[in-house]
Amino acid sequence: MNYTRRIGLRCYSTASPSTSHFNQRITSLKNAPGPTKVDDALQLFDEMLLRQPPPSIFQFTQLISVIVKMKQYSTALILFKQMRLMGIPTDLYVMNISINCHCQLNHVAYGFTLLATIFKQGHPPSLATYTTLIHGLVLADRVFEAVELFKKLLKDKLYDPDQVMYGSVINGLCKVGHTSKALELLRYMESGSCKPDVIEAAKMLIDMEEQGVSPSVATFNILVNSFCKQGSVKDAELAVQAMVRRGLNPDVITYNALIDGYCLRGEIGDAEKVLDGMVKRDIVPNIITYNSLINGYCKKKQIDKARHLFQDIQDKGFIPDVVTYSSMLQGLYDSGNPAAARELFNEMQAKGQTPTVLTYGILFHGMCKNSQTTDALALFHSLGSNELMKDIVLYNILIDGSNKCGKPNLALDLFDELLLKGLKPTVRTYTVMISVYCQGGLFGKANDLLRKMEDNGYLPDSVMYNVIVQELLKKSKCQEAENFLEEMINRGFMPDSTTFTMVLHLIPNVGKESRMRTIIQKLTTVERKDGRILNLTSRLVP
DNA sequence: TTAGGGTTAG
Repeated sequence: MNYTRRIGLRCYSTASPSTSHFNQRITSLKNAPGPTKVDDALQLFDEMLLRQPPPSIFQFTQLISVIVKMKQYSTALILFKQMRLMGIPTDLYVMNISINCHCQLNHVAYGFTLLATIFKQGHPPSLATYTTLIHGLVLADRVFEAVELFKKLLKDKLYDPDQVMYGSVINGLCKVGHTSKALELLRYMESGSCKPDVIEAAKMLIDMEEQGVSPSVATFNILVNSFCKQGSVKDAELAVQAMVRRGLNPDVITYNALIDGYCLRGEIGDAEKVLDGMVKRDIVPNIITYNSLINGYCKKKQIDKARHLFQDIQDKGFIPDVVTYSSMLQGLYDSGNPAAARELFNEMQAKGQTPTVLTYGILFHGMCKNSQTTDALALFHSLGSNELMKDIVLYNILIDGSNKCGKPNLALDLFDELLLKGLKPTVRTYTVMISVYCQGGLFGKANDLLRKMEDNGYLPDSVMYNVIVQELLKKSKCQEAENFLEEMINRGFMPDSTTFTMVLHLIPNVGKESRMRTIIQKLTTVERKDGRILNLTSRLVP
């Protein structure tokens, strides 16, 4: 009996020829760069599935992880299903990876269904299960629920959150702009979450020794990125200093965040300095680093510098991706070179980079701005049944372009077309259409559309109000303009500088009654802390 | 080291 068991164990733990064969192929797949990677993985999966006895669940999971890393989430889920159908058992790893795939596909609900399955099978979920779900909720813009789930886990004290879970929650808080709450959580995390309720002398010593969970580079990167996105690169630099003080080394993602932050502010010189700094510290820039810089140059109208860098990185062996090309396209159109842009667009396709909706958005916008609206429309319609034809943003761009080039009828046609396709107009769509109607003097139609929009559950935003007021003022419809102006202010929107200037010109000299003046005065009058009333436009409005 | 968090373009 003992002997048999020992033999059995031995057979099991020694790798069979086929096992090591699969191990080798999985390892080489992991490091393979090639475009056939997914196909090769699928081929290997089929072979493994047919092998008798089947390879271990460990090998299957390893292989499917390769697919997941390539963001082929639906494929990964299909493979798991095939495994189940072939009777290969499922474990918590498989469940967690599946939950992650559902979350990445924006199906958090399925993720929670799998959580229920884990419970039903009688196994406790792991910390990773919950982290995945929290991250899924954040991805689905359900940050409030993510935070609630996190709080519940803290309260139940079944798990001690780790770096990764804290990171996910901090990421969620940053995403909705609650950077200060995120910082608070970071400090809480460092202080150590579990405070003792009862003190003894010995335990107190242990507690004093006890550290909280230390934030990792990834956690700091979330904060660095968040500060950069909201424009405060100085705070981001402080966060970097804080991470260095804790002995963490900024990585390429940290530097990329800073570079992008400076580029967004148009401070290219500082971005270049960061690049120099990272190279000096032996951190190798990647395509994302260069994309930010190219985008920065384009935004600053330094198209020559952008072109130079574009060429330079290719000489270094980098392959421009769809983001690189899109930025370059934008730069070329903005610098009034539609011919070069079009050439580059053809080049990117020839080199196997597939344009995305964003690329087409840049392309169509650029074409419209360079008096090629008809060409843009032709290209758009040549996309045929492509999914991109169903993107409302592209319609918004093309409708706006048609209107601006003096072809309101094309704009109307496009609007009908998108409704026929069952696409849902956005506030932006309505805004453009309302300005089409207003410019044509069709204020009744504009009003109808506005009402229809509100019936559909959308409220006008600041842009829409400004457009309406400006159009009304252009057509000397002062009474209506005043109504809308009052409404927008009551809803907490401010007139933009164009609207403001137009309104100021219409205010009569002192002495004459003016509703417009009353509105503007109310808007620009603030009560100071000492109770004094201050009018911000006292020099402009008599 | 078979699972979970961080980077780029309208």
